[in-house]
Formats: sequence, structure tokens, C-alpha cells
Amino acid sequence: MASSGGDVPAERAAAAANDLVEARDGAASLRTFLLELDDQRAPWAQRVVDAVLSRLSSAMSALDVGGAATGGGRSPATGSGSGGASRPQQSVSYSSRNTKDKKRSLSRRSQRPSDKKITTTLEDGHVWRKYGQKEIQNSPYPRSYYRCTHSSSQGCNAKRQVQRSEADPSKHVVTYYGEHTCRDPSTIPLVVHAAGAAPDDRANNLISFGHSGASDSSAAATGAYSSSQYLAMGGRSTAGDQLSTSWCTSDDMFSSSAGSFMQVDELISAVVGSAGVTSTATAGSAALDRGGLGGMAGGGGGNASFPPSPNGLAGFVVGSLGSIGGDDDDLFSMDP
DNA sequence: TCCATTTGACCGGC
DNA sequence: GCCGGTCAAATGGA
Repeated sequence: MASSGGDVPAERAAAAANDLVEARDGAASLRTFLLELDDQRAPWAQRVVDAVLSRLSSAMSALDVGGAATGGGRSPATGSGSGGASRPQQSVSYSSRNTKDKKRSLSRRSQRPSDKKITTTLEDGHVWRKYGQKEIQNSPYPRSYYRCTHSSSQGCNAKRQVQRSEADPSKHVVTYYGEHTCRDPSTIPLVVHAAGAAPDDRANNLISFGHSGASDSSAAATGAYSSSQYLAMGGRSTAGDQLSTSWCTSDDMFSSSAGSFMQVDELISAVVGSAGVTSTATAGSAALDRGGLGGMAGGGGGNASFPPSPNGLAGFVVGSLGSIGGDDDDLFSMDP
């Protein structure tokens, strides 16, 4: 719309918009790639890419790029106002849910997966809520359906389907739909394993920060880490304090180059270039194997109490992890 | 009491 | 008509 005013020809505006769409798709692909890496640093890189995606979506939204809506690239919560309350999606009428008039999403199978990965763990840095499970025709294993925990509170429409791999039952096929539009730190229960680190005092460090009690408990439930192993960020040391403080102090975690973020392509090349280390496989799989894969958010209780995202850079905040290592063992060097 | 999971039923696409 | 995706009441745990 509003032909971007000024002298930008509609033609070029359209091209730019198209570029944005492609950039977003590329970032999404990159994210998929990172998810498949099974590398301890992949979650962080993934977060960075998520932030890129978020930025792109925001830009697309600001420019009224139609593609922004495809993956739910922006916050529907702002759309209709009541998006968050109790019934997140479903644009169709719910007039008489009482009887047999239940309505369902109009476009169920038309939704294209944005990601697909085979993984040993269901931990992907987001907090999911299971909303269904279904026996699938050709598979001996049921398929579980998850949506982002913040689907209702923030209108985040990210979903995923999890099904145990037939070929290797110890692994799961995770298919993602939509993108996370939520920006809450609690959706970033990043757990960085220092598995590859030297066997000194850092060896057992599990750095976790910025997630809610729900993620906390879920991670604990999956055995991903123990509370005694927290290395709280921002100088706080109690697990409970992490919730709100870590994000406020996260800027401190940036190295000297904190002020200058990478360009997208630099970032992508950095991410790709630095990925490729093995390990990870967060220890959650045992718990996850329980029955219908419902172990993810098994904690229950205690979520929705996180503070609002401090700023729009929530995703980028995790970039501070790049300086955690501090030395040559760095995850990423933000320095050019 | 709150919240997540379970589970049966409903609905729509193919 | 079948099958898969989703809803929502019931249930259980913290």
C-alpha cells in the first residue's frame, strides 16, 4: 500500500519487499539447518536467527509486505486486540461450541511446514504446550501436537508436530509450522552445555538464563540440567532471580562490540561458519520417551509469570552469549 | 488454585 | 468416507 512515498518506485519497493521475503525464508532455512546440527551452540545460533527472522518480519510488517503474514511473521495479538485472552486462533465463529457446532481451523492441511528435523531431543529453545495427540495411519507411533506456550497470551502461532521416528525410535521427527512471534524471554530457555569445554570447573557448567519457571521446570523435568548447575547470567546466582534480572543485565554480557550488530549476511555466514561441532543431545530424551512424548512441558505450574520482554531485542540479547566464552573458545565473536 | 497434559470427539481437506 | 488437525472437558501435578 501507500507506495512507500517519496521517490521509491513501486517497482523497487516490490523488489525490496521480495528481498525481505527471501531473506526471511533463507533465515528460516538456516534455522532449520541449525536445528539439525545437534551442536551445543546451535540453540544460541538459532536464537540469533530467530531474532533475524523477527526483525525481518517486523520490517515486512512495517512495509506491509504481504509475505509477512504467511508464517505469522508478526504479532497477531495486536491485530484484533482480543487475540490473547482465551481463544488464540480460529477466525471462524465459535458461536455454539456447546453442541456439535465446534469449528476448526479453516486451513489445516494447507499450512506448510516451515521446518522439519530429526532430533534426539525435543528441547529446541522454545516452550511448547501440547494440545493433542493422534494415532497416525502409517506410523506405529502417535503424533503429538504442540503450540507455543504463548499462543494465547501473545498470539504466537508457532506450532510443531512431534512423532517418533520409525527408522530410529530413539529419535523424533519434529515438524514446525509457523514462526514464533512471541518475544518473551521465557520462550528462550537457552541451555548451553559446556560439554566441549575443558574438563575443569567449566566442564559441568550449564548456562541457563532468562526463562520462566515453566521452562525451568520443564528443563528440569527432562533432566537437561540441575538447578545447582546454573550459572546465572548478569551476576545473579540464584535460579529464581534469573527470570527478570538476566535480561535486564544482558547488555553487560555483550563484548565490546555489543553496540554493533552484524549485518544479516554476516551473521548468517558467521553462524554457518562456526557451526559444525558435534555433541549436545541434551539429556532429555529419556523423559521424552515416556509414552506420548509428553515430557516436554511436564513441569506444569509456574509459567506466565515472566516479565514482559524488556525490549524488542529480546532475541538479540542472547547474542550476548557470544561473549560468554570470552576467549578463543568463544561461541561467536561479534568482532568483525 | 493454576496450569499442562490426556483423551475423545468434531471438523474439514483430500 | 477416511484421515489428520484441533478443540475442550477431564484429570493430575505442583
